[in-house]
Amino acid sequence: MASSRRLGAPDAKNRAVLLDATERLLLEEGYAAVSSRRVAAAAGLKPQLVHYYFRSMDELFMAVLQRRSEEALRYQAEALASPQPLWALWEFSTELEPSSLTMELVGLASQRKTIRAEIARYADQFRRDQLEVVSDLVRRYEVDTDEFSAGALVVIMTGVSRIIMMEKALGMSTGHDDALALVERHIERLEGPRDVSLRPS
Amino acid sequence: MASSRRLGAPDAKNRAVLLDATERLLLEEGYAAVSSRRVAAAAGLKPQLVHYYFRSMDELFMAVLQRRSEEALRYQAEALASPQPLWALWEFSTELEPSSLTMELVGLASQRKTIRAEIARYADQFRRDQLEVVSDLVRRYEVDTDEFSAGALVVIMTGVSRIIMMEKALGMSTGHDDALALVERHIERLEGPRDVSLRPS
DNA sequence: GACCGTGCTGAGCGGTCGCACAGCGTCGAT
DNA sequence: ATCGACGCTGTGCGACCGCTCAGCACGGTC
Repeated sequence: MASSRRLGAPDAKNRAVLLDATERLLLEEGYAAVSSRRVAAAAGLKPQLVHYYFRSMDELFMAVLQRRSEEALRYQAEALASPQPLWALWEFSTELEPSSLTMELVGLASQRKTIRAEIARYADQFRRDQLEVVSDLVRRYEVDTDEFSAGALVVIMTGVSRIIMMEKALGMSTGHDDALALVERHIERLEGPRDVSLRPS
Repeated sequence: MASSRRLGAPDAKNRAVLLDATERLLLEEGYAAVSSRRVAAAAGLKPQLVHYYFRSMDELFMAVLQRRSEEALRYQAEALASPQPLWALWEFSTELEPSSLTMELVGLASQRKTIRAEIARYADQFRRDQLEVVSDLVRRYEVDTDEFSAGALVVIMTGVSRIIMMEKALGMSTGHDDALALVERHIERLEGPRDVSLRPS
């Protein structure tokens, strides 16, 4: 029995404004600071509007998650289509803002199971897309896949960058430059030096 | 001016019971599910007791953080004193429960700055202790430190395991075995095969 | 001019939260 | 016998939470 409450249109302007405000709040104050009243305040709108456009807070979070994930999937696909996919993937995964937002949503996931399921779905999609390209790549680069399998490469590349982001958020930095350099040396060995002229907008 | 409210003794039995209950709640339901009333319920005690032993929720979380961190620091020191410090550190950092608790506290840190500062302090201490031992170790093992610096080793070893924990918590597993095997191959190259008889209790 | 879809809002309900405070009973020291 | 320290609790305040509902304003259609 879905509630029959009247909801706002998906393409209404203020719906997007609310989504933007939610993202800002997530980034600046963390997910526990996100309430309907706070989102509305950050958007300069009345609190009831949140419930007018979203049946529940869960639905609001899901909308943020979906909007951002779909965009990031397209962005990652572009990166993977580059002539230097490993470098592009590396730069993609070391971007600060998207990965901070991801971390907040992962935090949310620990309490809201609908969100957890959706995050897992997207995370798997990201990894599948990465693996598809990198599997071909290790063959093309004639990598010793007993030593560096596509799976290991992908997990370690994206993992190291994410961990370093998290530590930086706490104010840590020891060992980061060394770890980044190590990964980059390996990428360079496989793919040659990064051609900066290839960097996407 | 600190409030002059009368507080319970630090060694009172029920204070520890409350700390235990808080840890359980953090692990099982995530930090946003931890409130004074819930902690008390989980401990089988009255809610006011929480405020009797802890001036604020922040102080409660700090107490949990400190108790666990001090214990983990001692545990890590033991690991680092092993004849196979890399293996021991690796096993230490792949333990599920402590690192889940850590993740919850890190989540908390994004909102409570006193907690963030304290977490950062402990995290730095962990890393310093690791670096001290591993710096000597790479010299002893005659590692090419241009390729594998102590800092990079430590960041990547502890980072990869933590990332894999987080992904597992979401239900992901692709690439994990490969990544773990890659790290373990490198450890084995440096330190020989893990001597299981050395494993601590 | 009637009707309807749509954006929006004032008012409010039932709930949980952190935290405070005054005071109870018990027990060991004086 | 008195007293203070200590463990504990009944009561309650003010804030914020998610969410609902009835209804207003307005523009387009018939």
